[in-house]
Amino acid sequence: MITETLTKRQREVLSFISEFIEKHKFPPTRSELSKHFGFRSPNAAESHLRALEKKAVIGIERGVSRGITLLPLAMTEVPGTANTPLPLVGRVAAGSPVLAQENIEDEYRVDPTLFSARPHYLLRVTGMSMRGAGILDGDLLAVHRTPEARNGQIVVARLDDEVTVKRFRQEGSRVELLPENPDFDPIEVDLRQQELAIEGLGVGVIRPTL
Amino acid sequence: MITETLTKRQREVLSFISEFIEKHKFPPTRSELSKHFGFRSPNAAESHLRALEKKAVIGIERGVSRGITLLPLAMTEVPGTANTPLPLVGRVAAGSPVLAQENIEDEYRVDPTLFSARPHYLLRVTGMSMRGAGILDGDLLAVHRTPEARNGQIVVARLDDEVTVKRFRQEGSRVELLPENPDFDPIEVDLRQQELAIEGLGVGVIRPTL
DNA sequence: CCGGCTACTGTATATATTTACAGTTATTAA
DNA sequence: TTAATAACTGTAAATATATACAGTAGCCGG
Repeated sequence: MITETLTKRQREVLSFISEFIEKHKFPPTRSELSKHFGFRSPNAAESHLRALEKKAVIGIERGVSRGITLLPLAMTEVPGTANTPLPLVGRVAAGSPVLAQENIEDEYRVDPTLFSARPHYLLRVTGMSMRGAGILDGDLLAVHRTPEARNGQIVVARLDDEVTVKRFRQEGSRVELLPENPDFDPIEVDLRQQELAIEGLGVGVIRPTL
Repeated sequence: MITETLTKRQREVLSFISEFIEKHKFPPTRSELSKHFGFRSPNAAESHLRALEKKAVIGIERGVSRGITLLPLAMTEVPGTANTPLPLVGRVAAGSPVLAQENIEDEYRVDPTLFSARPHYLLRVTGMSMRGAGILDGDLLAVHRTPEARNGQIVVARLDDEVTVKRFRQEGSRVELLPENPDFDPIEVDLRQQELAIEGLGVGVIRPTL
């Protein structure tokens, strides 16, 4: 078999190892495994480890205490270990999707649990129209990709091939995109006449320079 | 003394531990340390570990093999700690070092290349005194740990056991800590009369919620 | 029905690891 | 000068840990 699947129990063991490392910063011993699962024999843990080793999700260094290593394959089996980088979207070229390859400037690994909702990408903000919300020119807006927005949320909207960041307010078919800066005027959109696409919600800000 | 400095040798030991963990994914034993440094006695390693523990850069779990943990303070001492998470410092208890264990609320992995200088920790900002610089209440300030500041930089300063974030200006022995909000008054310090500690420089901002 | 796998119990042991105790030498701060 | 600290050597021992060997029981595909 090419894809060796883990049994339910093996996945439990793997999860425990992963969580143990997360918590203690070093891998568990056989007896710590046994204690957690209620094994009366350390050999129960040993054979589980051997099985996981054979299925290439962990590595075991022989004769070494706590010599357990999570191999890359383990990441696909136990959730929450994922750490995919966020693409940084710079100037969005007219007519291209925000996440089109040509708009991606860079990639950064940022802890997704940091923000109120999981961000899908970072958008470099240009202009000062959201200064009042503490979003300045050059800031990176963490964006959660969704087409739905509620009143008061900060959205990434696309209007006539232009991408802007504004506060969202809707009453029936009338949408207002509100800046947070008295020097700028609100944008009013009638959905019956003009097309408006919500690219996502702003869930956080990163300012790379002060 | 609040800032316990490491000796050259202790820094070497700490570096080795850090590199060992990076390479093996688990901490070294006393004899592995001894072998690397050429100690003929495991006790040489033991006493180094005790010293590092006393200086709060590592933790040692008693009676546990490989029970060494790198504490947040270690990151400021050993460079190139690429993928280590940044500690989040919340309310700083009076009289304790910013990076003391009791002040650490959480840890987040944030790409260090994102910011203008390498951040050592994140500090949760309270209050609106820096609103004009786009730093709002609840924001996380990415801080680069250094005691040196230049005019115009945003600093984390400690004054009378209080930690504040302000813009720095110095003329001789007279230091001004400037807020960026007309509702707040500048803080003036005469270095000959009052003690002022620069904990670090603000190198970026993360806003976890909008 | 057999062989191979999973999931254990139970015992035993070599060895890996921590850690205490007793010193030595050099450097630094009071 | 003295005391404290750093940086080790050397020995010993308790205990933490890995791991082999011998079983039991259930399940599955051929």
